[in-house]
Amino acid sequence: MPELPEVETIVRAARPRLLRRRIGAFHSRWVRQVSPGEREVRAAIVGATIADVRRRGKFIVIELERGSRSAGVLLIHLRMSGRFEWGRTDDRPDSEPRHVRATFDLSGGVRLYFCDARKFGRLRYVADLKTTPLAIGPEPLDRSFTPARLAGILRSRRKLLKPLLLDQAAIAGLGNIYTDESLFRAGLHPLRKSSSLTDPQIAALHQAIRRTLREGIRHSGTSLDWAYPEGKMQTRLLVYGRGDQPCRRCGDTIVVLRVGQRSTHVCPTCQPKARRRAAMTNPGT
DNA sequence: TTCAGTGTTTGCCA
DNA sequence: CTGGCAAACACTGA
Ligand SMILES: [Zn+2]
Repeated sequence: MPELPEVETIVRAARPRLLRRRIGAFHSRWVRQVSPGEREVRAAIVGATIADVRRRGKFIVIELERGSRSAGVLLIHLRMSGRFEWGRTDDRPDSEPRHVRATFDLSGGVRLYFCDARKFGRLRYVADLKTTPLAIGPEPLDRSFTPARLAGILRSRRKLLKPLLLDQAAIAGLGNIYTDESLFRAGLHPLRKSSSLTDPQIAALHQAIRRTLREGIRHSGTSLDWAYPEGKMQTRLLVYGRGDQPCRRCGDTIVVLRVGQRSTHVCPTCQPKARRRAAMTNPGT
């Protein structure tokens, strides 16, 4: 479910509720998803204080400390259906939300529920991110993510455009929705070879990625169902989920392809696969 | 009732 | 290296 804008929205909401709170208890019967294991995680985090809550790619990063010394990091990945729910430490068991996979009891009587219907989510404790770095690419909204940086990424690999943009090791945070939306806004076909783009096309893609992600954040992400209810971006999507509907730019019919097992939404006119003879006026927003 | 499809990632194979 | 495919799992809608 959640991509960069949704995770960013979740982090912004969670941060003020978590910051400076002490972890009093941790429970999870979620064996496959908790690393290194419930007992180990509990021993590592109970008694620690939450010093920071931030996002890196699609990861939620919770920095812990004891006293003023770092006490490691909790990494949470929501995958397809993970979400946060909030309650109180005296909640009755029958009032808990559905699909609870882990609970954190915090000072002030606050309880954080990690819920995840499909159980793809991951919760990992690492003592030090420096020795256990996240193997993911640059943040697309960072200042350092320049068109030249994107050009380096696109040209250093020989992959199709969409699979490359989805590759978290190349760029962190794009998922199926925002990749399709970015490619449409850049006027680029998802099956183009990443190394075939011209400089102007790379510039258009760079701008499209950043504008699309920022727009997603501004509208609190995309909500398609119960898995992520708080977004408003779904009404502004130009191609994702709009198969057989008219393109909002040119009126042609949006088609749905299958690329790397993912549904892929394309306007055949705005995103020509082959180079067009007629010059296209930059279709980017 | 059955089954394809879902916003993610990893691992295996050719 | 690259792409394709299966799988991890629960739920929804046709
Ligand atoms: Zn179009």
